[in-house]
Amino acid sequence: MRASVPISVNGLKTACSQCNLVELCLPFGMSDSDLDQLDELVGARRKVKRQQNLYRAGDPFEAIYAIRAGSFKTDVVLEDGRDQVTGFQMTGEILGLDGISTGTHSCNAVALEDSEVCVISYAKLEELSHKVEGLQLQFHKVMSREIVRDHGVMMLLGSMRAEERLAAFLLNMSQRFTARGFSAAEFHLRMTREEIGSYLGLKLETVSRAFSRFQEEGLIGVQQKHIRLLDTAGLRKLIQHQTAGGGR
Amino acid sequence: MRASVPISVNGLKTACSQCNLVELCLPFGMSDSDLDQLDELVGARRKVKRQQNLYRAGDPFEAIYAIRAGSFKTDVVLEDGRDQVTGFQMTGEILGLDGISTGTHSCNAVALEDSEVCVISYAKLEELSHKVEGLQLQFHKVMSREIVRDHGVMMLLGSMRAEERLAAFLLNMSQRFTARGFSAAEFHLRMTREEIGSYLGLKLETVSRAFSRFQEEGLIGVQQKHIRLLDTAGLRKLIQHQTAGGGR
DNA sequence: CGTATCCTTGATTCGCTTCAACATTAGTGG
DNA sequence: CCACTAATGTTGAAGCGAATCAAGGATACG
Repeated sequence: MRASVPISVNGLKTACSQCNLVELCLPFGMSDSDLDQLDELVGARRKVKRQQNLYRAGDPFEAIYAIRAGSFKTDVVLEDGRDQVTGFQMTGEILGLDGISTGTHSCNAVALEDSEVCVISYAKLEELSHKVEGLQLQFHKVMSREIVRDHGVMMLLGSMRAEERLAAFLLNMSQRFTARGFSAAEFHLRMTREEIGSYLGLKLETVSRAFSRFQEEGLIGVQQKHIRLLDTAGLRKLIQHQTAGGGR
Repeated sequence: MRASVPISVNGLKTACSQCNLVELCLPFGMSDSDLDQLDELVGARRKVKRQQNLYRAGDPFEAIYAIRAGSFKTDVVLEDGRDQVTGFQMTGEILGLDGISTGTHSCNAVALEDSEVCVISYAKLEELSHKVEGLQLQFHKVMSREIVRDHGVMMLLGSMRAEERLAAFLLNMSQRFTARGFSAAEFHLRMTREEIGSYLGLKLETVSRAFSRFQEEGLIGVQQKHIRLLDTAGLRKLIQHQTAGGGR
């Protein structure tokens, strides 16, 4: 089957069918023959250096991006200069979905380390979605997952206290590192305390204090950006077990 | 063109092509011939009484819903009972997108008043999206818009103070009422102070106090759920002009 | 090796929550 | 129609958690 489809496999081109991130990325759940077609879709790769923007709010929307290597943050900026980190993205995750709505990106995407993305032309994606069975569904799932994730962040920002937020953040990071084959208990954060704080709706000092407190209590080990989770059950309990029994 | 397509226009069935909400809803931007096809998609209407659930977290995902009349809230619930309103939806807006991701709804949708929705089978939507040019794009835009909206709420919850949040909420409601042909300056809120508070990450008392304060300052008139915006410019300034010059 | 960035910790302030009492409205049944 | 009750909204006083202000220390980077 696959051999019968004559695709020029350019060594420089990204091949989804060859990519080891397939299970985390857009192609997940697609058949082999679908995957071959997908290879056509993903045009170029693009390297983004640390601190550089992949795109900015206001940029015309042309493509979405799959992270091949590295990590990013996205943030929105208010007119008065206040900004809010809306998410941290890791390998296999999709960036740029915000642009579809108006044809213009509504947030900034900044690399947290030297990174590389696959550029997926949205026009081509639209076209291919009409043809390829599994692609449309998977793309919808990716968008829906983003919506569900955002709801989780709203819950976090709206109903949790500082230490609960940080615990939830750490458990989430751990889970995502695990999904990528890294240790669940030990990892390196690529973002600063200030960025974590912005994401969690806290000041950087509060984040720092919460880290220190977790360490005192033996829940985690902290050495700057290097984190060891020593008691994940304890962290989990911290989230559920708020002040005193019952609702908010 | 339209006459050549033999569609049985059942009086009881919803016809998107006839619906006066088209401009706010999924069919927006589609051609007349596309619209005729869409009429097939929208199966039944469903009435939902005040306080009743359209769906609950955990329900299997089968359809998305377009609000024909009335309004809803969506909320997510934590294991310990804390809950967070993630949004308020009005006529023409789409509910249920959260379910695509896992095939199971991740939040509750509750009618704020006696309401009616158009039930759109997701399986059929997927199928029709392959065929109908404009439908896929419009659906993607609806999902993307939801993501952008969620980012706005994150900004609100993460970086704004109580009165800024309420001002932003009121201006947003005003704008949405306007888009539906209602007065921009005078409207009736369907949700309680507690629900507003949950959405804005505040306690109901704080919401009530902020309402009172706005009234004292002549920004709005409040009579329970009936709101009059007297100084929208003032409300807008309140959002941008935080404590003292410069970013956070 | 020097400098800018990032992180930690303490003292104080401030905004929101909590607790509490009361007012108002809406809904119910006699 | 009105009395009764539950739900919702308002307002005050006190407490608490996170922000702010401030200083010093560790780390990464050129």
